[in-house]
Parts: sequence; C-alpha cells; structure tokens
Amino acid sequence: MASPGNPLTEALSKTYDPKDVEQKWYQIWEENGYFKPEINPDGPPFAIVIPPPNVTGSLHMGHALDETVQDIIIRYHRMRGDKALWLPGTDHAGIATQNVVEKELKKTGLSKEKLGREKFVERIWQWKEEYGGQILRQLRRLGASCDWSRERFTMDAGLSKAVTREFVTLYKEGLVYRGKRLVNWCPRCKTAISDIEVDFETKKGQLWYLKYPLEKSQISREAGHGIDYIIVATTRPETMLGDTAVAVNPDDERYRHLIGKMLVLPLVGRKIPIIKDELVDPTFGTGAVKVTPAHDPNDFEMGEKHNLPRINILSETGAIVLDEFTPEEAANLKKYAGLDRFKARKAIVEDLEAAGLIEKIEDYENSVGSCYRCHTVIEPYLSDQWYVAVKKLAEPAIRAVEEGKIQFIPDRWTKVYINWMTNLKDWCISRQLWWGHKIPVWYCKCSEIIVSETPPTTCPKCGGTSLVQDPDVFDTWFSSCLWPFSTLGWPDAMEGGVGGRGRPRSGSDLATYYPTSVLVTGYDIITFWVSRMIMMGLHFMQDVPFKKVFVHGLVRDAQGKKMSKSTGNVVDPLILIGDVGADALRLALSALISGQGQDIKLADEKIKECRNFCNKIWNASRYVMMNLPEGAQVEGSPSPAQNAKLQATDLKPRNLADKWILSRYHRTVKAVTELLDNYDFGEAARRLYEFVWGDYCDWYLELSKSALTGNDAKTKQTTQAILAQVLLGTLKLLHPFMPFITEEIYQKFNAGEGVCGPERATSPNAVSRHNIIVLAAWPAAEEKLIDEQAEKHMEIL
RNA sequence: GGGCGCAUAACUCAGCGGUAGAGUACUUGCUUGACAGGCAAGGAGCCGCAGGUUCGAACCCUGCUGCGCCCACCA
Repeated sequence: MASPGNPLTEALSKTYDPKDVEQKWYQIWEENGYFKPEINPDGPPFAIVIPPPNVTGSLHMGHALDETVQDIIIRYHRMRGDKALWLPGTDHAGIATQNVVEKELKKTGLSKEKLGREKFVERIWQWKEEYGGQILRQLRRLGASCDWSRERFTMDAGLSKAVTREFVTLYKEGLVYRGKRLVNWCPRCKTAISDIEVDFETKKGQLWYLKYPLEKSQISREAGHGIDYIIVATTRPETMLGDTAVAVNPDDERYRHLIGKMLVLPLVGRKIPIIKDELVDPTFGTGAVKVTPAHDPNDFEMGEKHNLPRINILSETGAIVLDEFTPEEAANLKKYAGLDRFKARKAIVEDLEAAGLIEKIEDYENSVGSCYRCHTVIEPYLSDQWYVAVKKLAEPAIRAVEEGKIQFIPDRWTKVYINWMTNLKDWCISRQLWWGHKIPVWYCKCSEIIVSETPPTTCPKCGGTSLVQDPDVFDTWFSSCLWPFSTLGWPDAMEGGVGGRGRPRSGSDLATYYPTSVLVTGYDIITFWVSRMIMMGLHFMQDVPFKKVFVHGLVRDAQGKKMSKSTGNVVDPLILIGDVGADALRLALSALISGQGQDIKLADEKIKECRNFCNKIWNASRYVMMNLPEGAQVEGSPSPAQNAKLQATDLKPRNLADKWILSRYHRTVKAVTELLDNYDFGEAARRLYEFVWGDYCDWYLELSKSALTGNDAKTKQTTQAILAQVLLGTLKLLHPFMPFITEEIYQKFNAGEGVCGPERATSPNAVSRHNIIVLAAWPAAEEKLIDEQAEKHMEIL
C-alpha cells in the first residue's frame, strides 16, 4: 500500500474534476499541432470534412452528437497512424444569418432597407467577425480535434471563386437556366425558397363555396336547366381576383354542357371561360375548380396547357396589387389594394357574402406550407429565378450509390436516397437576399445576358457599357454542395481541363484527401446537402465526394420530443460540459447511438451514469498509481526507464485472475477495434464501459488487493504490471470517446507523454498506440476455457 | 396516397434463431484502505397483438394495432 504522504495519491484528487484538465489539454494538443495530419506523414490519408455549421449558430445537442462521432472516427484513425484530416469551417447560411442580423438591427431601430445593401452586408461581415467564431470555440470545448489551420468559410475568396466557377460551367453546359415560374415565396423574407425549404403542416381552415355567375347572355339560354351560376370550392378565396378560368373534369355529366361557356368573375367583372381538364377531381367540392395560374402550382400547370392569362395579384410582401388588372377591373378593386393577403381574404369574403355569392362555408383541414426559417405561410409566386436542371446530374449520383461507390450506414438510407433522387425536380438556386454569393450574371439594355466569372465591361452583342448585375444571391446549398472539394483547394488546385476539370495537382490537399473517407450527418439534411454534394462532386471532380455516409439519428429530449426553443426543452451541451465535463457528455451520446441510427433520447440519468464512469476510471487509476513500485510513485513518473522496467516485467499470467483479465482485455481490444471499423460507435462505447467497470474494476482490481498485500514478490510485481498495462491500454481504447480524462491519466503514468502526441514506440503488431500490450495470440479454445475456469474460480472467491 | 422506422423490467435502451440483459429507480445489507458519484445481494418482464416457418422464435415470414418520421400538385 502507498505510504502516507505519497505524492501520487495526492496527484489525483478523490473525485475527477474535468474543468482544469479539459482546458489544459486542448491547448497543449492544439499548440503542438497534434491535430494536423502531418503528424503521421507516412500514413494513408483519411479525411472528414465537417458539415459546416451556420456562422450564426451556437452549439446545440445535434452538433454535439455529430461532432463527437466525427471526433471518435478521426482520433481513432490518427491513433492508427493514418494521415488523418478533419477539416473544420462554417457556412454563411444566407437566409438564417441575414435574419439574425436584421433582428439585431431592429433592436436599434434600424432596418436593412434604411441602411442600404452595401452597408447592410458590411454589417453582417462585422457581425460575423465578432460572433461568428463562437461555435468553433464551442467545438474546442467538446474536444473536437479539427485541423484549425485549414479552417474554411463558404464565403472565403477561394470558396467564392469555386461557386462562380460552378455556376458559369453549369450555364455553359446548359445545366443552369433562367425561368419565370411559380416559386415558393416567403413574403416576410421576401425571397424565393426551394421546394425542400418549405415545411408543411396540417392546419384548420375553411373551404369556401363561391358562386360564379354565367355570363348574362347565356343565362337565358340555360334558363331551362335552372342554372345561372357555377359553384367552386376554394381554401383561398382571395385569389379569386386572379382567376382566369373555371375547370371541370371532361367526364363530369353535371358540367359537360357548360364547357366553353363564359362566367363573370364576381367583384372583378372579368369574363372567364369554363374549361375541361383531367386534373380536376369530380368528387372534390363541387367538381368545379377556380383556376388561378399565378397563385397555385396546379393552376399554373393548367394555365400553361390551356394558354390562360396569368394575373399576379400580390406584391412581394403578400399584399394586393392591381398592376396587372385592366383599368376597369382595377377601378372595381381599388378598396383591396395594399391589403395584406389575409386581410384581403376577409374583406373579399365579406363582400361576396353581401352579394349573396357564398353558398356555404365548411370547416376544412389541409396542409399549408410555411418558410422553414421564419414560419411565415409561403405564397406560390410568379417570378424570374435561376434553376439547375437536375436530371443529368442526378443520374450518375444515383448510379454511384447503386454501384456501391458510396455506402450509406445504416443501409436503409440508400433506399431513401435513391427514391428521392429519382423524383428530383429542378432546383431553384436564386435567392432575393443580400447576404451570399452574388450571381455572376449581367444584363444589358439590349436584353443580352452575360454570364461570366469576371465582371464584364462591355456587352459583347451591342457594345453597351451600362451593365447591371443580377441583384440576387445563390441558395446557401449551392455553395455548400462543393464543400468536400472547394475546401481542399478546388478549382485552383486543378491542372488542365475545362471548368475546373482535369486533375488535382499532385501534392495538393485536393489530390491527397479527395475523395474524403466518410461524411457524418443527421438524416435531416440528406436531401438538402448530401445528395447535392454527390451530384456536384461527380460532375466537377469525376469522383464521389466521400466513400461512406454515416447517418445518425437526431437528439431528442428525455420524452423523445424534438428539442426546440419554443417548447423550452432544449438541453444546452455547453452547460452540461460545464457540469459534468465534455468526456461524460461525449460518452453519453456515443453510448446512446444504436446500430439502426435511431433518434437519441437524452435523459439526465445517462449523463449522470457517464459522469460516474469518469469518476470510476479516475479512481481506478488512482488505486493503480498508489500501488506501483516505490520508485514510480512520483508525479510524472514512472520515468521512461522505470516504465521500460514495468513493461519488461513478466506479463505472463501467474494465476487465473491474471489470465482472465488479460483474456478479457484482449477480447475487448479486438471487439472495440472491429466495432470502430464498422462504425458501430454505440456498441463500442458500451463494451468499453462494461469492461472497465464490470471486469477490470469489479473483479481484477478487487482480486489484486490480496496479491498486492501478499508475500510473493513475483506475484506482486506481475499484478502491478498487469494492472498498469491493462489500464493504460484501455485508456487508449477509450481515448477517442473521452479524450480529456484519458490523456490526463495516461500522461501521469507515462512521463508526461500523452495519448495524443506523435507516436514514439512502435510495436510489431501495428495496432500501435491503439493497443499497448502485445499479447501473443491465444488460441480461441484455450481462451474460452480460461474464461470459464476463471469465472468459476471467482465465484468461489 | 406512397415509403421508412420503432414497440423487450417502473424509466432509458441493448440483444436479433437455442434456458430473457445493462444502466437508472426500488428493497436489504455492507463500506475508516481506489471510488457513497462506491460494493454485494434481491424483487422485478404473456420481449405490442394474431397467425405461420422451425426440433426450437423476442429474434425469420404474413397480417393487425399503437406511436414517430419522410415524401406527394388534398383546389
């Protein structure tokens, strides 16, 4: 037993306190360049690019999980001797960032309009410099071992150049085009958003049945039928101002005789035809549907087919405008001008009611789309936008996954991906925002469109010099889909070829690390991001952007509810780190990962369990230290020489307990290594937990007490050696999961040499730092026998 | 309307063809010598329901029920 006043017993306090340890180690690691792949210059390259968090973001539990997984992978590979790169960075997140800074401005009574575009963008840059690094600092607290010297931002010069190159190339290839179509418009953000940026929610509303009178001259002719109007059902009565037809199903007996007749649109006075179209479901409502080509996707399609006029009735903020009405119509509608769409709805319904033109109003539930950023109800809105023609890009992207060049883990996401990719619609990439990459397109008065990587000075067609750049910016995902190669130096790192094609210059990061090894992400952005990276990677690099996609679940609260500010169930990872330390949080998250990629319910109990585990291994180490040979009992020792002596000590088991723990340990090393190779982080974490607590502490450490206090010097020495070496080896296995505490303890045993640094000792068995003890291979049968014997033996004890 | 996932002890979850597991919680002891953030022992379960395959099913197949999610042009 340790003598009183032993410096080692004092070196470790009774309970583990993560605070100082974590701060200290991260700094040492970073300062010594341990996170740079170059510390393993000869290893095979292994690369992960971080899913770039929004610059405005702050670390939430979802990030914590995502980054923990990546850090486990990258630390594991680094320990295996790979030239392991984890490239960090942030996304400019156009709409999200703009919204945040707008809100800030509002507090000071300013608005972006008052500031003007240039000043506003300047303001965002300022804001970014000041607060943008927050999430990256928080990543460090988690222990994320990113190579910060390679940090990127989507609006860095190089990455901006990449986006321009991307667009111009796609344009020249005919894969990008401009079109006037209905887009999902957010009247609050005043921009188009893509289909997948719309959240649908079923909402309670009404279905209004409106009477549209037949034209007078026809009423008399129809008098015999007793019909002088058609009833249409709609959830959006205010759009009736823009109706340019009423459609019925061609087979609908009720209306067949009316097809081709004209109606008079109430309130407006416009004459509109009754048309036939198979799209109309005769069983819905009255079987007659009002057609508003400028404000409904279905109606737009019908309008195209039947050549109907498209009358836009709304401004970009969603208020009624009368620009596209005839003067007579406009005169009728003056009272609605400037009314917000929902106020207009009320007013129009009232007026129709007063005119006796409402047959009935029913309660009705339907799904309403809203902006994923601000939850404003989106408006199908007619406008000029840029699109990516996605079909030609999607085909190779599907093939790559089908052929196994990219593997989804777990596999079920393959199906989801392929299903999604085969039904892709063209991607609207222009946004009416101020923050983002400006579209490299200029318009000349002569109506020439110039698409160019560098700003043109004159129009190539008419020689005019007053060129105006497209005011819009790109969808954020249009830049982040280049991330796996733009961050590594594309396009400048390419030699030869057109449009950034060719091949990466040898020796460049791009040549070394592309394709990256694995992408780690939640399933929520497979559609937004993963699919697009695959398309663009294949298109511009002629190779997949990553070989594997590890898809994990989302972190939910203890009840399984989504964490959200409005529900108030958000658990802040930084508060937890402050409470229990980063290691406990990391272990909790990783131990909760299931092989099926289920969502994770994060309960306090689990955090507590893992905090206790930290303490457990801390105290086990304390015990082992106190029982090392006398000479070793100094802070920072055993010295290398002493250490060598310990290792040289005969590790050959002297009794059943020795055999048993070595066998257990050996199996754990093997199992955990395999589990990590197979991306089963949850099982790996659980296995380690059980080994440390259940085998090492509960059994071997308890049994060692008699050996250490006994008279047999040899037994004592062997026990000491096994205690120490199994512990040190286990610390290495645990290190990817819990980097801080393992480094701290390890360093105390190992003359200041941590787990993280460059490898010193090489072992013939190449598992290198990952597995310190090189055990002779034990025949499986013998191992099993020993296990059984040992278990029986211990039952007797 | 199409697709996916989940249902195992009070709670959170492992197990995925061979006698039901862990942690937490609970009960009863123990503990001045690594750790009370500890140790030992214990109670706990028609493994969602109904069929089928099999010598044998929590595990494989079919159907059903209940929750959750994704996709789709429900006026």
